[in-house]
Amino acid sequence: MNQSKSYRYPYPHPAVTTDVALFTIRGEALSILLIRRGNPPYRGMWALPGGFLDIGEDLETCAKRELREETGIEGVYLEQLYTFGKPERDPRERVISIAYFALTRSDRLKLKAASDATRAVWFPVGQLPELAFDHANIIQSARRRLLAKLSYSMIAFQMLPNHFTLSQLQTVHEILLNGHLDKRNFRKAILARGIIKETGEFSQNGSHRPAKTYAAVNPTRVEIIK
Amino acid sequence: MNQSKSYRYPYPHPAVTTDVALFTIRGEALSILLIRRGNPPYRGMWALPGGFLDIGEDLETCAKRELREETGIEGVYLEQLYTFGKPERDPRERVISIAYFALTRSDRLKLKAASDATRAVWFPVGQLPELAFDHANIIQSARRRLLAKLSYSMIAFQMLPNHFTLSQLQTVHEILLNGHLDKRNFRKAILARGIIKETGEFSQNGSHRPAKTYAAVNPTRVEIIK
DNA sequence: TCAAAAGTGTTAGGCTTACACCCATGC
DNA sequence: GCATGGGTGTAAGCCTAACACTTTTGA
Repeated sequence: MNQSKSYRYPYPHPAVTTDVALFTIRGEALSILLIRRGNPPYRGMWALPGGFLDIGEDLETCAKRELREETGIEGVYLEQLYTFGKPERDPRERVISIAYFALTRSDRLKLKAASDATRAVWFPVGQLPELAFDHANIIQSARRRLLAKLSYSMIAFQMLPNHFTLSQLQTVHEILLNGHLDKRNFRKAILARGIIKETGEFSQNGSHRPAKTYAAVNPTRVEIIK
Repeated sequence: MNQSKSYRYPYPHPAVTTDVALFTIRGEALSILLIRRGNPPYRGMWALPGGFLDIGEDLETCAKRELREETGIEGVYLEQLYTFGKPERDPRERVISIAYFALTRSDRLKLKAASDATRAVWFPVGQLPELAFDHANIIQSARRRLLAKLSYSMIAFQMLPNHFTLSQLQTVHEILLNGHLDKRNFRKAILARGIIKETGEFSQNGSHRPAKTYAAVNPTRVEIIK
C-alpha cells in the first residue's frame, strides 16, 4: 500500500457501513431487495445493498447513495433500524453496520435497468437465499419493525403508488399480517385516523364498479419510537 | 506520532464511540447521569458517560465498560437507542456514536465513590446544564423512548429495588407521565399483565398499614421494536 | 383515637369486532 | 343479465376510566 494513499490513526478504528433492508410487495408476497456479491468475502452470495461510509458523509446519505448506486432506486421511505457491530461479523476487519429499514413501490426497480442489472433481485421473504455476513439477522429485525409499525402508523402505503384504493391498501395489510381483515372495519379504522384523504379520482380496473382513490395526507415519514 | 503506535487503512475510517443515557428517579424527579469532561473538546462541560470502542469489543460491552469505568455503575437495564453520526458532531475527527438507553435504581451510584467522585452527577432532566457534542439530542431521544416504552412494557420497575410496593411503582409512573393516576385502575392494569407477582413479604414504612411487596416475574429485558 | 398510606368493586361510556347486502361497471 | 369487486351501518361485548370507603399500623 502506497503510504500517500493510506490513513493513519493513533489507535485502531473500525470500518463503518450502512445496509438497507428495502421491502416491497410483489404479486402477493412481501419481498426484499438483495444484491449478488461480486467480490469476496461471500462472493456470489446474496446481501443487502450497502457499503462503506464516506468520511464526511451523513449516515442516511450513505444509505441512500449505496442504494442508488447498487440498484438505481431513489426516493424510498427510509429510517434507521439498528446498528450491528459484533466483532466477528465481517472477516476482513472490524465493521460496524448501521442498518436502515426502507419501503418502496416495486415498480421503482425498473428505473435501474440502466446500470448492471441482474445483480439486484427481489426475493419473497419466505424464499430467501443464503445470505452474506449477518444479513439474515438484519432482515429479521427489519421484518419485526415493519410488523410493529403497521399497527400504529400507516406505513403500508409506502408500498403503493401515490394514489391507491382502499382495497389495495387492505390487501397490503393482509399480506403483511398474513391474515384476513374485515372490509368495513378496515375502512372505518383507516379513515378515522385522518391520515389519508380522497383524491376525487377513480380507479377503473376491470369489469366492476370503479374505486375511489386515496392519497396520504402528509407524505412525510412517521417517526418511530422504540 | 510514532509509526509503531499508529494504525493505517487504505481509506479513511471514522472513530466509533458509545454513549449511555442512564436514567433514574431521585426524590421526585427523573434524573440522568452526566460526567464533567476533564479534557478537550468541551472541557469542563457535561456529557453522557461513554467513550471509544475498543477494536474487537462488542458494542454493548463497550457501553457497559465505559459506564463502569466512569461511574462505577454495573448491572443496569441497557438497550441500544439510536446511532448518531452527523459529520460535524465531534470537532476532532469523524465520530459515529451508538447511543444506549439505560435505567437503574439511584442507589447504584453509591458504589462508585471509590473512583474519581464528583465528576459523575445526577441531574434532574428539567435542570440540565449545557451539554457537550450533540448529547442534548441524544437525551431527547432517550426521553422519548422511555415515555413510549412505558405504555407497552413494564420498564419502570427497572428504577426500583428488586422488591417494591405498588405505590412505589405508581409513583414512578406518575413522575414519568407527569400526571396523576387512579390507584385502583393502575393496580388492575399492572396485575392483569402478569408481569409482576407478590413476594409474600411486606414493606413497613411508617405509621400505617404495611404494603405487600412485588417483584418482576421475569427480570429479563423487554425487547423494543421501533 | 388519630393520622397516614394500603387495599378493594362497580358502573357508564367508548371502542372493537362481527356480520350481509346493494352498487357500478364491462362483457 | 351476470360476474366482479366497490361500497356501506348496526348491535354486542369488551375494555377503559371514573369514582369512595374500609383496613392496618405507629404514635
